[in-house]
Amino acid sequence: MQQPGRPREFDLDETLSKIMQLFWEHGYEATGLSDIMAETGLGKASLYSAFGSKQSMYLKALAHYEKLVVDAAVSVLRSPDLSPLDRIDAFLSSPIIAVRDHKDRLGCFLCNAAADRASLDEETGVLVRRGYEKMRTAIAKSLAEAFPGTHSDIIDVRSQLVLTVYSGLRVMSRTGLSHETLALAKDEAIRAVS
Amino acid sequence: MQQPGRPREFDLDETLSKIMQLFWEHGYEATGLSDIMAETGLGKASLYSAFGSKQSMYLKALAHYEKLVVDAAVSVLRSPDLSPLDRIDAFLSSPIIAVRDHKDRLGCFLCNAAADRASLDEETGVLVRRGYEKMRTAIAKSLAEAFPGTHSDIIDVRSQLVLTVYSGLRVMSRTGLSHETLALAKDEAIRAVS
DNA sequence: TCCTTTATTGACCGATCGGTCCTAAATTAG
DNA sequence: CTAATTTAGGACCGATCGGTCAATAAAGGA
Repeated sequence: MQQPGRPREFDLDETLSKIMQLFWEHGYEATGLSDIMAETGLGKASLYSAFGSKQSMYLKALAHYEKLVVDAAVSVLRSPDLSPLDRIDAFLSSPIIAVRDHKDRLGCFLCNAAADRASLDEETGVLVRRGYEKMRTAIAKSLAEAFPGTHSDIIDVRSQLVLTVYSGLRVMSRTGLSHETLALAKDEAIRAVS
Repeated sequence: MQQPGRPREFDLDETLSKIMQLFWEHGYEATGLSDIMAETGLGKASLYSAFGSKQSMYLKALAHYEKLVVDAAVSVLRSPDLSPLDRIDAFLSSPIIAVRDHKDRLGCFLCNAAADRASLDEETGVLVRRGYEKMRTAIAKSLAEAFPGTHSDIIDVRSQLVLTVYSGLRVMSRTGLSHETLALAKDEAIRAVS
């Protein structure tokens, strides 16, 4: 079942991934349409007809991040093969492994967006908060499973702490801290909630 | 003893504070010369003759932040009136108090710079790392005093964790989290290093 | 007083910004 | 086939960007 008219010659999701990468690495203002055109190989009008505006590209890229990265983190936190605490360890380790293996110091797109856009654009703020809340809920479930019987208020506070440490690790990774140092801080954090 | 020539009609430090505020709140790219002119009330050429370039204004603003905010945080961590742990509590509380009292959700300029510029500009990275290291060293001293006899490796790791939590709290404050939630996470972090 | 030095002002610069529009090409429905 | 619809490519738009320059003003030293 195809619409009438000339078919689109590029893949929307693939293109969105490239746009996401650019905004993630360089932020909103520092990423120009020219960069997006160069990276995707598409013309300006194609991008605008597909995504609407730069602002809309950014929001769609952020939503794409939520689907790809946040949901992946959440599924790590639900991995049935690991103990609850190991799941949290794996969750906190992912940004560190990214640094170690790929010299990937992008940080967290949500954190970057919070620093970059959340004070200027309310829609961005909504997406950022939703992404964070997704992760926090998943952390809380793991903690509740790890320490059955613990009061849910305590679980909420500890999950917030884990999320805060996650954000902090992501930020620190952008400053050039070594993955060994990050890993030590992470281990200490795990010990803290145990 | 004054230089020959027409005297400058504005105060350099005062102006730098205003510039710092703008970059801190909106980031590098989103802050235009026009914003800076409007905020300071100065002409473009005056700004350029005083600071050199936008890039240089940003770096000087970051250095100014280090002098004003980082050094203030460090002196809180050395306050003789508080116990070592209370000093760390006060250090972690300052961004939360800012949220509570002034609805100040600027976050940490160093964190923002890391998310914003550190991957693009090496000089920014150097300043960011120096600022963080200043704070970490001060944290480590308080911890060493709070827990005498503890191996210095442990102190280093814990101070890194405290710094990571600080960064995380600053980021979370920009997402709009309530100061109560932030304070609970902070208390839990304090408990963690105790 | 006049010369030198520096600061201020506002006009001005080319480049780039995000965004639009028009034409040609590619597809489906009839 | 034609008509309708949608995309692709690129010229084009006004606005704004960071940055410079020349003219003027204000100070000190001689």
